Amino acid sequence: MGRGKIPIKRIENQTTRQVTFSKRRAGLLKKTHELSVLCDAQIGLIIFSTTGKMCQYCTEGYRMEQIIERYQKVTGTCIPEHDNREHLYNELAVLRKETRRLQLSMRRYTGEDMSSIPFEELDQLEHELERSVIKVRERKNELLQQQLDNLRRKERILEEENSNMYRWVQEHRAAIEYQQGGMEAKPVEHQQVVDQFSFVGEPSSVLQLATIPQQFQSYQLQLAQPNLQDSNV
Amino acid sequence: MGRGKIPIKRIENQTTRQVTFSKRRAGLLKKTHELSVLCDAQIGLIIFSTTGKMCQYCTEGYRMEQIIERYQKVTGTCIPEHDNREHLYNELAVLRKETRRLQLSMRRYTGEDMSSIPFEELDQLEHELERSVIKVRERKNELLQQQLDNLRRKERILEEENSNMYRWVQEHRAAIEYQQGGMEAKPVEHQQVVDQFSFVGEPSSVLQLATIPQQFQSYQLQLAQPNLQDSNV
DNA sequence: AACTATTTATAAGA
DNA sequence: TTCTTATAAATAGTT
Repeated sequence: MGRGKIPIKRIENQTTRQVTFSKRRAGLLKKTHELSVLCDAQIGLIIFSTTGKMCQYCTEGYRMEQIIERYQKVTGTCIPEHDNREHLYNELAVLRKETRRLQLSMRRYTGEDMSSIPFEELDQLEHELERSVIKVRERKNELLQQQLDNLRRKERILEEENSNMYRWVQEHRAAIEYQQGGMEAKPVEHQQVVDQFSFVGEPSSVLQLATIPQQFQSYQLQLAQPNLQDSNV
Repeated sequence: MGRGKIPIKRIENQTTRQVTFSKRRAGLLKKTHELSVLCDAQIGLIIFSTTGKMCQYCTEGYRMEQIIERYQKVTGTCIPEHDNREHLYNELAVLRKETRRLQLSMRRYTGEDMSSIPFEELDQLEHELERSVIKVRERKNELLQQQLDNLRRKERILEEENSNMYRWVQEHRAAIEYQQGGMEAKPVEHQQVVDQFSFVGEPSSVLQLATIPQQFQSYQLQLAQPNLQDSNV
């Protein structure tokens, strides 16, 4: 439209290009506005000229941000929502504060840098730590007690098994002696039976431990069963 | 342009409106594209129809996000910069993790919920807490020692003052007796001088405390000077 | 910027 | 929706 038809490709003459830009930009804005009004459409238009100048159209009653937001919601790309960002910053600040607080608490508890803590607080801290130590000790004792109970149970069971086997061996002595040929005739001793049935390994050491009094504090006891909580003997 | 002129206001007939929308939308897109190409402009166009359907134009070689980003950079509103956001989220995640870790550590140190801690760790924890208690006690003793030193210094100073005053009173006995008329003639005793010059209040109680042995553990001592660190006598 | 010959867009009708 | 077409609008080149 005009004195002649022009191909739709970049206009090389800079002056012509700039003039055309002005004219067509006005036309585009007008047409955009008309479409928006006539057809009740929500339109956002952003134009950057080659020189970097920006101009925009936005359907009346709306702001470009809203349209961009809606666009991003529809296309699913990076919802920038100003509120969201603010919320993020808030959360960051809160977390930073909390982390700082916890770090200080931990430093107190591990006894680092007490130069700024007044005496009363040190005193309180000492009590807190003592209470914690007591709690930890109680829990340790609880676990030890559980372990002892388990071991006692194991002991009883093994002793019973031993007795049974001893009786059985006594009863079948003749047959065994016959099978093994040169074996001695005197009665088989209790511990020997256990050895014979290869009960020496872990179970026997467990039996040893199980007889140790409750006050026993060696943590070796722990090695067999790291956390007795879950183990059922 | 068309068979007749229409006023630029919302088309009430829905069918007509939709038809016009389709036609004009196509026209707008075409004109937008032409402007973009002819004049080398960077253009973003977003259209939402009344029915909610979206359509867009974006200068070839660019993505709508870039244009929106440029728009927001120019207008100064909420720079969404994808990288920045990602960085924020990262920081949040790291902080959350750190906070969680610290919370758990604190819980351990305060002896809460030890049901999931295996025996070995409890044992280690006990030692850690004991070490902490020792550190705190050391610091307390340090403060107490400082306090004692200060009090001893104060004591020396006060005793010296007392002696001086005592000497002075002895020297000026005659004049004082003359001034006070019916006062007794016998030499004034040390403590009485102190009383007379009203040195009874805090200083004397300080003196009392200052003579208490180092092993003294009562925190009453503390009440006079909560944090000796900063106090210079 | 204004003018204007032409091209283009599109309203109404089919 | 799409096609047609009369007519309004846009605009290229000129002043």
